[in-house]
Amino acid sequence: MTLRADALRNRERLLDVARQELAGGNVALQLNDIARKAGVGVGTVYRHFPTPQALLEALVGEQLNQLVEIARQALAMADIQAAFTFMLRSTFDMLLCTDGGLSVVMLAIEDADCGTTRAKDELGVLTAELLRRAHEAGVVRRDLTAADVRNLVCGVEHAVRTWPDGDQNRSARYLDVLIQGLRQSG
Amino acid sequence: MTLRADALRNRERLLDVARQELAGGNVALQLNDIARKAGVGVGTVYRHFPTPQALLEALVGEQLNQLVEIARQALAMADIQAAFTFMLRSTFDMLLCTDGGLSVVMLAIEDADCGTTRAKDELGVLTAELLRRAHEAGVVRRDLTAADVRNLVCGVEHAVRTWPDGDQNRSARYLDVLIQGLRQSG
Amino acid sequence: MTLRADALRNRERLLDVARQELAGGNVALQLNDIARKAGVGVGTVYRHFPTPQALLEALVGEQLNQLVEIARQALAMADIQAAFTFMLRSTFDMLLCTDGGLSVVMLAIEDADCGTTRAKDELGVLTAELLRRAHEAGVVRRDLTAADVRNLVCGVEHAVRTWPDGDQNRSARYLDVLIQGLRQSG
Amino acid sequence: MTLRADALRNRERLLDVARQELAGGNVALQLNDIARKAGVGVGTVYRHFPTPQALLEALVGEQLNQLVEIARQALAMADIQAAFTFMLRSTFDMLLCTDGGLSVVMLAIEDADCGTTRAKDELGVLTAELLRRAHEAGVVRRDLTAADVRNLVCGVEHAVRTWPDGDQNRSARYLDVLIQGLRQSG
DNA sequence: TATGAATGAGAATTCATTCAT
DNA sequence: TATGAATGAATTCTCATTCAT
Repeated sequence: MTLRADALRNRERLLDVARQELAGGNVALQLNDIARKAGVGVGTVYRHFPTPQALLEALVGEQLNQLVEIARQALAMADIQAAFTFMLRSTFDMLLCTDGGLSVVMLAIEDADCGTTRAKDELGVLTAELLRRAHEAGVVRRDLTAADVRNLVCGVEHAVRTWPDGDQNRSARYLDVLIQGLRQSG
Repeated sequence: MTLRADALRNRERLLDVARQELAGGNVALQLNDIARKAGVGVGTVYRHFPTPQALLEALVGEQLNQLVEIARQALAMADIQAAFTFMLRSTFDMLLCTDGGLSVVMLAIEDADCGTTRAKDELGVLTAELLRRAHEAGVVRRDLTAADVRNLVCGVEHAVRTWPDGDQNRSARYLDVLIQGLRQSG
Repeated sequence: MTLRADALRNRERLLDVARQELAGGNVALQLNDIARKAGVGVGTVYRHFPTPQALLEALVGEQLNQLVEIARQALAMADIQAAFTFMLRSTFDMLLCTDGGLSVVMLAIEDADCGTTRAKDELGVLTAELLRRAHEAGVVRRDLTAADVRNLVCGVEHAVRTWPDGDQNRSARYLDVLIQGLRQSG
Repeated sequence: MTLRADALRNRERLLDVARQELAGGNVALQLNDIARKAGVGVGTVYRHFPTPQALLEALVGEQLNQLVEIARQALAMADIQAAFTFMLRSTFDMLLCTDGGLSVVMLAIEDADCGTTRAKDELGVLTAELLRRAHEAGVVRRDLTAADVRNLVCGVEHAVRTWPDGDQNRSARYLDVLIQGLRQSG
């Protein structure tokens, strides 16, 4: 079902404001606050997003779906090493560009929207398959599951985000550390 | 200044309760809540710990000081590789056994207690020196600062803590990944 | 003015849902809620029934008119004792079968629809006449007005409704108590 | 445990305001509203009375206990007819002087305070005993339980309260109707 | 005429902090 | 020094009503 023009406009505005909040370092989105900043009534926010979690998921749903797509592309690549790295880097970039929002959603036990659950599940399955091939090819440590990889990449993103400084290459270096750490040794 | 016997007893009880809160996954300590659970008045809590941050620092101050001591020991070790790993592992263990409390303190920009600031500064200096030697010896990536190492170990601890499962070896594996990732490649 | 077929259908559906609400013990009808449950837009509800009171009156208007008719029949009866009891019992049954809705309307100071006011007025006049004859015949206490009788029967119905249990004869017993209580003593 | 002087003062003021609300016909007490009218912070209200129901029970607890005491006195009376009437009249007066508050508490399925439950239970037991004797003596209809009597007296009080007019004898007349109605006929 | 999105007042509730006792 | 009552700002959430489509 398509939204009414003004409803859509409001929805977009709310997402914009929420994104700014996230960018400002505020992961705990407050619906009232967002309503005020977006210049709409509180009720409007609650109609669109019943809970902060729902808003967060709407905010990063796009990125989550892109990750699923990226996982599919990775699985289609011939070079499994390159594929795995591609997947990792893409995930890392997504996590960073959503200012921690995607990280919260990916690590949440419960989801507000079942579409989110579906995407997360699919991402998990695809990643597991990618990991299986990587294990077979001997390019990634065998003692790690798909969940481990997800946790670690979120952890490293956390490391980048908690200490914001001007160093532009820092995130790249941190990702490098992770990539090297995941490699099958010996 | 020494505390009166009952004041000391209260202080200890408060710290106990706060520790339990942390262990229960609640990093955002609520002073009122803690007062109630400790069976003391709110005023008493505020007298001892003016802010949640102060309580947190009191809670992990001991561990922070131990880390400083450990850093000193590490600097006294002949094998720099072993020393660095020893430092890293100790930090990681401390972070885990304080249920994220130490992590919050180590990453905080502002400290409540100047003793905390002093300890953190000293830890920074000692770690930097350790890192300098590690760089010289070529056992740790050259593009990382002491702050980077601290962030990364906190990030990996974050990865362990956000997805609690029964796997007992998980934290060991994650630390392994970090250690391998920090190694000077080539 | 006759309603369009679909408008009529909507109206009926709304009344049905409202009746279910009442039956469920919810006398405070919420127009939004009813719209949702009826599967129509809120605006539609407001068009048909500007206020909850209007909806309530529409819901029990039929019963109210029946009571007027019953009062007329009672006045046509020869045996005034039987007539009064007939009237009382009919009222009581109507109150019960509308789950308190009719009671609210009968006791309301202000009416939403002037048809309701007219019916209530007429009912009052007819009851007063019935009561006058009953007083003359010495079968009902002389110190009671038509309003008193109405209040008391509503009160007894309230007694039945507030404590719902399985006892099927309870309402009959309560009505008996009322009838006996209204009788001219001595 | 005794309350602090100011706490007690606040508590009394809150009860006063709540009583005025009831007297004004507002049985649905709103804690925020009461706080404002009493000139205290909202938190103070919530500390004293966690829910509107708790406030209501505090408001009429005294009367409820008096009813228990009255029931005991009634049981000590020799003339069971007089005793029953005394009990009924006392209950009715209490219901009226609490402006419907006591009625709500007496008919509530769930209580906020277990003291209320205890008092209600005891009142039920004592009334049942009183009723048993009245049945034996043949002065009250045999087909009524203690719960029935309570419901009916609440119902009649409802009849008095829903249609407030200047007639001072009305409540006395309504009570008379009830008393006569409850009498064992034949 | 029907729809349902938007509104926003306001009710309910929490909680960090202060301060009287 | 300890207590815990009081505060009231802030937040969450609901819902009756209006109005754009």
